[in-house]
Amino acid sequence: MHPEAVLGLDRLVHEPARLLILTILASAGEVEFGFLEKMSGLSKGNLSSHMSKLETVGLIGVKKSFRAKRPLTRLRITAKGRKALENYRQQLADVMNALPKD
Amino acid sequence: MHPEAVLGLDRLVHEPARLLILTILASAGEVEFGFLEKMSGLSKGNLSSHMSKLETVGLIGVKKSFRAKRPLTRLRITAKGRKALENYRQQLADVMNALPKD
DNA sequence: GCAGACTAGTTTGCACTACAAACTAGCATT
DNA sequence: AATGCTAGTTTGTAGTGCAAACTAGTCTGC
Repeated sequence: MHPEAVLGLDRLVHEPARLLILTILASAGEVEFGFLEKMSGLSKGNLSSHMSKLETVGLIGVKKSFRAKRPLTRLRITAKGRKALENYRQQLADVMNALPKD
Repeated sequence: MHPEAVLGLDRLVHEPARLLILTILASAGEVEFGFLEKMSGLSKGNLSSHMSKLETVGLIGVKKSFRAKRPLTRLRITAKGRKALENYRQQLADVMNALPKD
């Protein structure tokens, strides 16, 4: 058993809400806040704070503008975000292997 | 995309320290506290509190006794724990599938 | 033209959590 | 008897996830 395979999981990505956000962004290019809100099923508040966190650590980029005089927030995954996600996927695969076989 | 596949992850098992404990117990039958401490690399305090939590929800069983006049704590996974772990493994497999392909 | 409802998010407050440092209780050694 | 060791437990703290409440501005009905 290799504890570090499990304990080394990137907590930033491990959080389900953030994993979901990153996964959607990874496959969707650029996305609007409202779209992501519906897509993810997360509340606005929850989405907003995870968005901030992901932006702060540079895994996503956020661009604010206006459309029809209303605020519009667009999100996209960064290269760093893609790497973090891929790395997490690999970590997860390792964990799966360590788990008792079916 | 199915948010519930990700958001529905069992947080009790999702926590890396607890996933590690359950995984070790699943493959090891019965185990002593000290063994698990070394095996997992967790601090005594951390291990103790996760142990309590897992016991409280019935995923593991804990038996306290004495050996050579010293306290001895033995842990084993319960049937419920095995089910939870297997269920989590399945959830994780679904998540892996939802993740962007390599 | 302004009261009220709507839009698009952000901030705040709270309940919970993970973790290690500090503690406990008994045993062994000197 | 004082010190240290063993085997854990409790406590304190910093951090987290979440939705309710809030903000800032826009639109609608009257």
